[in-house]
Amino acid sequence: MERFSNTSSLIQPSWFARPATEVAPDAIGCILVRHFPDGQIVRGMIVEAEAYTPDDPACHAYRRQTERNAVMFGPPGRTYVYLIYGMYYCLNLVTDLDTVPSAVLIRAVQLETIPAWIDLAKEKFHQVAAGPGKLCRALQIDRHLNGCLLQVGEPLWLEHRSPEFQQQLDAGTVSLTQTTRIGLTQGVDLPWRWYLAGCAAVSKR
DNA sequence: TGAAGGATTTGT
DNA sequence: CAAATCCTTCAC
Repeated sequence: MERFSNTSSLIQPSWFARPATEVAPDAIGCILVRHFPDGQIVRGMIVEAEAYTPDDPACHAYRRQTERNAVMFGPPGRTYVYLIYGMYYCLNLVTDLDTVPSAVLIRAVQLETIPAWIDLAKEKFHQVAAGPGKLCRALQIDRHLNGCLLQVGEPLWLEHRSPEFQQQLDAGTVSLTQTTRIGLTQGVDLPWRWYLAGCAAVSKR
């Protein structure tokens, strides 16, 4: 375990036990860690996220519990991964208390290193994980990772913002922008999307 | 059991 | 702006 992450930087399940609208902005700047079976690790900073809550018509759990959204109804600190448009996966972090179905959609990350399977000739490096479908493709996240515990040694976990990033936020050197969410047909006016202002790795549209 | 449509991305 | 592509949900 020690070789993956020091204990102070790992984000614990209790950190997710808040409304998604609180977790989403706090997730910006945190590090998403992808851990592969062969031991390889790919890290990226979260630069864009959206919140989905129980009384939100755009939330997959808005109507009722189903086989697909079941993990959202469980305890916080797990992944919710689903297939969209038959060809892309989206990664969510399950938030809020047990039985309160809500999640944070990770829309973009800025990779620290580019995995070997990415063809950089086809795309600028900062765009590789700019978009919810693209980041899952880049980090090889699919339905097998649905319901995973976000814990060291598992396929995915999160680490807190670096002290340097937090200082930049506090000093106003960097800032977050809050806007409406993207690609929805319901709940279009809720301003529950946050991203790192001026970041080239944020998704388009 | 079938049809409609989606928290996307890409190319025309 | 439409295609790609398939799973989930809801209606019958």
